[in-house]
Amino acid sequence: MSTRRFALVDCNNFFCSCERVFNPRLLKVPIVVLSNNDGCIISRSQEAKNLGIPMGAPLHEQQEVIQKNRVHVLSSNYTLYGDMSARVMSILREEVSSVEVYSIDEAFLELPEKFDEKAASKLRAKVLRWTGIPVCIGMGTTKLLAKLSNHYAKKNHSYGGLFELENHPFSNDIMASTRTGDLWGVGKNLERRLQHLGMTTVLEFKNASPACIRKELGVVGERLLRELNGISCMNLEEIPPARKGVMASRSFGSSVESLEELEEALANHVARASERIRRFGLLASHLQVSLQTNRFKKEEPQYAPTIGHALLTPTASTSQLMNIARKMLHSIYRSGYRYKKTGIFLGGLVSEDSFQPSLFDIPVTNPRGDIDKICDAINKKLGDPKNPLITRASQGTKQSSKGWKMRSQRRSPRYTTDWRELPIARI
DNA sequence: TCTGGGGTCCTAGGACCC
DNA sequence: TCTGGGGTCCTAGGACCC
Repeated sequence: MSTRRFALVDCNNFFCSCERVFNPRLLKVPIVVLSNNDGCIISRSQEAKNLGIPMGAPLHEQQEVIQKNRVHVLSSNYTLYGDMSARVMSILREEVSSVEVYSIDEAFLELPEKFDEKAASKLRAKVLRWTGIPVCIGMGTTKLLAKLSNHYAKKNHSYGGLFELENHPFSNDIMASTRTGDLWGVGKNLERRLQHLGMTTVLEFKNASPACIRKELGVVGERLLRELNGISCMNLEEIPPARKGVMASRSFGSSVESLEELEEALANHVARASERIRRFGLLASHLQVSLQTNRFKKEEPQYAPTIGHALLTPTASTSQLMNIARKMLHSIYRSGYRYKKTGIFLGGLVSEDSFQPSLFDIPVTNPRGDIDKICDAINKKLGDPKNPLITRASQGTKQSSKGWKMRSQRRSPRYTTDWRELPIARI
């Protein structure tokens, strides 16, 4: 049997690259893209990285370097990024039959035998030419090694965006100069525990005894070790496994104290979450409502309750879920706190075609279910995902909203998904 | 003033059963 | 005085990811 080979294709600075495709003024200058609520920096162009702006940093901590270097700051535009991602993925599928979409900007491929460096280089060029998005490709006999190779392809520009660690004559030297924390699946905690065992570099970890790692770090550690040694333990997941739960939450633009405003914000989250499960043909059998004060404001009293509720009969009805969620919110709400966030989690998801009805259910068709489906269809056709045309009164109106709506002050147009925001070419 | 959101997997521990 | 052991299922919380 021939050895399997994987590739990890990763879009470079994905959100920034998407912005640049439609706005050439952003080329060759430092740019950053912000998280929801314009809070943290979640994507940086190479020029911004070179300025030392760290990933995940709060925007307000970087104001000085941003102003001094005239860094362009953009709010996130997930509608655009989602569409660009779909374009990249469809090109990958044209070239390779086994594709696992791992995240919005990454995909694992299982490579055919004849797929060499030349083929990888061609693939890169095609994605760039057809979408405007630059990608790096890492290859290896396991997913972990492909991911690690990708890490080097991104860091070392002389590799030309391609790398295969196992083929490299100095692979041991390279691994000896890489911290274990750079490995996929090794976070702060595992890195510290490895350090306690006397291993700081990837090479030291690679040469560790499987029995020792199993004992000290459990199955998670052993799997990493084996993958690092070329024993494939992770398969390609071409068909995404069924979703376990759906969450919808947002920080508020500013603090909120009144129950009415919290209700309005939560109603919007319930609307989004229930629309999502309907889209997947799922019903929820339990839900969780959470509330949170601003954990960064140590001087303010903190309160962060979560409450769960099981449903006798699973549902995806927006109004039904809104009603229950509102009662749950009432039961955990306490006045006198300044709240920063509320959210809903829909769990115990089952398919609408095959769920276990309650013993005590009266089998009636739910007329509201039809209303939801009609609203979904209208919103899909005429609204945009962030701003649906039809909403419930409990979700408030543009005028009624006060503090809870999130900030998004520097969003670029939805170039590819909204007729009204198409780019305009002038001759 | 300002500090994201949405997931998965694993483990430990309690409840419960025989 | 003496008070089992092994299994499953569920949940909460931690760790990690992008």
